[in-house]
Order: sequence, then C-alpha cells, then structure tokens
Amino acid sequence: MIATTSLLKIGELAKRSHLSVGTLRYYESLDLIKPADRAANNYRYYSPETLQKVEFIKKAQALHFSLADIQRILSIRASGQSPCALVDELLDEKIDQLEHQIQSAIAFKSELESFRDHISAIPPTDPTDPSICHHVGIVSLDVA
Amino acid sequence: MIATTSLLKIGELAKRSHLSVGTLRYYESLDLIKPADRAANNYRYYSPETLQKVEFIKKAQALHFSLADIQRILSIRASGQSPCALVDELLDEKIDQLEHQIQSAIAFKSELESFRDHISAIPPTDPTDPSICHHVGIVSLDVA
DNA sequence: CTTGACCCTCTAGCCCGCTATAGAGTTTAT
DNA sequence: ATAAACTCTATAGCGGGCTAGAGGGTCAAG
Repeated sequence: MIATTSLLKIGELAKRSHLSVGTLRYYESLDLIKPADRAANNYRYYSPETLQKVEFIKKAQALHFSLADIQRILSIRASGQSPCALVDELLDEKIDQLEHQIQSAIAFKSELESFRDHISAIPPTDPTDPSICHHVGIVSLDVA
Repeated sequence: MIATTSLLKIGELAKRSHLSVGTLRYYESLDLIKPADRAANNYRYYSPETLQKVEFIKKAQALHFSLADIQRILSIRASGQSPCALVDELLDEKIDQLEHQIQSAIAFKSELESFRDHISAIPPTDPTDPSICHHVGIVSLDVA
C-alpha cells in the first residue's frame, strides 16, 4: 500500500510542472512517465519524484533532445544502467547537426543576399511580360 | 478549341518536371497550377508553359519559399500585376530569419559544447545513484 | 478482346509534439 | 443534494509537403 497522502493527481502534477494534463498523458503514451498507482477510480496518482523526471524531460527538450531520445535515456536509467554513453553520443550528434545547419544557413543567406542585390538592380519590366516574374532571376537562378 | 497536339498529360508533365503525379495534383489543390483543359475523359491536359511554372515553383522552393508564398506570388502574376514588391519583401523576411537562425544556432551550439565539456569532466557515478542521470548537469543546468 | 499502362477521385498516413473535443464517471465544496 | 471541478478514454486536428492505396474509368497495342 502506497502512502496516498504524498501522491499527486495529474492536475497537481500539471500545475507544479507547468505542463498541461494532456501533455502528461501524452508523455505516458510515449513511456516517459507513469503513475505510481491507479486507484479504484482509475485516476492516475504520481509519486513526487515524477516531478523531477518531468523537469529532466523539460531540460533535455531544451537541449533539443527528441522525446524518443529522452525515452531511450530514461529506459536505460530505469533498467539500472548509466545512460551516459548514449547522452554523450546524442550530444555529439546534435553538435554536429548544429554545425552543419549553421554552415548551410550562412551559405544560403549569402546566396539569398546576392540574389536580392541582383534583382534589385534589374529595372521592373512591363507587367504584361509573359515571363512568370519580372525577376527573371528567380526563374533562371541556379540554386544548388 | 485548344491545339490538343501540344498539350501534356499529367504523366508527361511529371516526367519532364521530375515531380510525381501526386505532387502535381497536390499543387493543383493549392492553386499553384491548373490544366489548360479537361477533355471529355476528365484527364488533365497541361499547356507546355506549365512546365516553366513548375520549374519556377521548384526554384522558389529552393529559396525556401513556402508553397503558400509561391501561390501568392503566382496569383499576383496571374492577375496581371508585378509580384516584385512581394518577392522583395519575402526575400528580406527570409534573410532576416536566416540571420536569426544562424545566431541562435551558434549560441546554442556553444552552449551544448560547454555542457558536453562540463559533463565529460564529471566522473561516472554509481549507477544505483538515485539521480536520473549521473550527468547531474542535465538535471541542474539552467538552459534559457 | 484482353492486358497493361495510363488516368480519375477520395481518403488516409507520414513526421512531431502537442491541443481540443466528446461523452462519460468521480470527487469536492457548499 | 447538487453543482463545480476534477478525472477518465478515445478520437481527431494542427502544420507542410508530400506519398500511398482503394476502387474505379480510359486508352493503345497485340
């Protein structure tokens, strides 16, 4: 028998974690959290540690871990093992992805800038011009 | 009566544009393209200019314009006006967004890097440690 | 005349992290 | 005793750009 006095109903957990009730149920559907108990009324009753777990989830999300990643981390932890190797691997992965995103965003931005400068140098053509846009550049620009 | 000899069936347009038939029908549902004619068999028959339009769509997509943006551009063009003002505005918008993305990706990457360095400096703890992860940092790190 | 390659519409599913609703039961406060 | 405030399940929708499938009609070649 669990000391029901300390257990939280889902609404309370929601309030304390600043997540919605729906989100908490959604997390359960992804095996991220689960209630310590389901009383006869079928209500979810959470142990207070769940709040820590939810905070962990939020922090990990802020680090751009997907909920699937987080589930993997938590399940390793739940099996009594250390998730550190996985966390390190995921971190390296995110950092690589970010570096790639940064480089391609920089390249793409300068591409857009030269395109903008290019078209603003072209005088407006007659609107009845049959080309799709007087910004002929858009049609003819080679974008890799 | 349209010279049916020069018109393209959807499969032909798909082949020439390297888009799928489904994509072309999807584009029609978004008012990006439409067939010049629908014969008695209800087949779509496209004028060859549609190929130019589709190429335009692909180029604009490569510039990260959404299909909704592209629809706006094309409808302005279709009404006989110049879409240049809109294109310029959208370009400026994309460039600003890219700049913002680049800056926040850079900041976030260095945040992740210092986090990684921080945790790799912490010796592994006992797996039976009740904290969620021996990477206590994940739990305690303040990420804005 | 039949086979296969087209074409049609309509619907559903994908990814992800939720949110919102309907319709029902339960608890709590007055 | 009743009404408000909670809880439950199950289902559908969002955005964006598609893809896939069912269940049909159409057309050209052999």
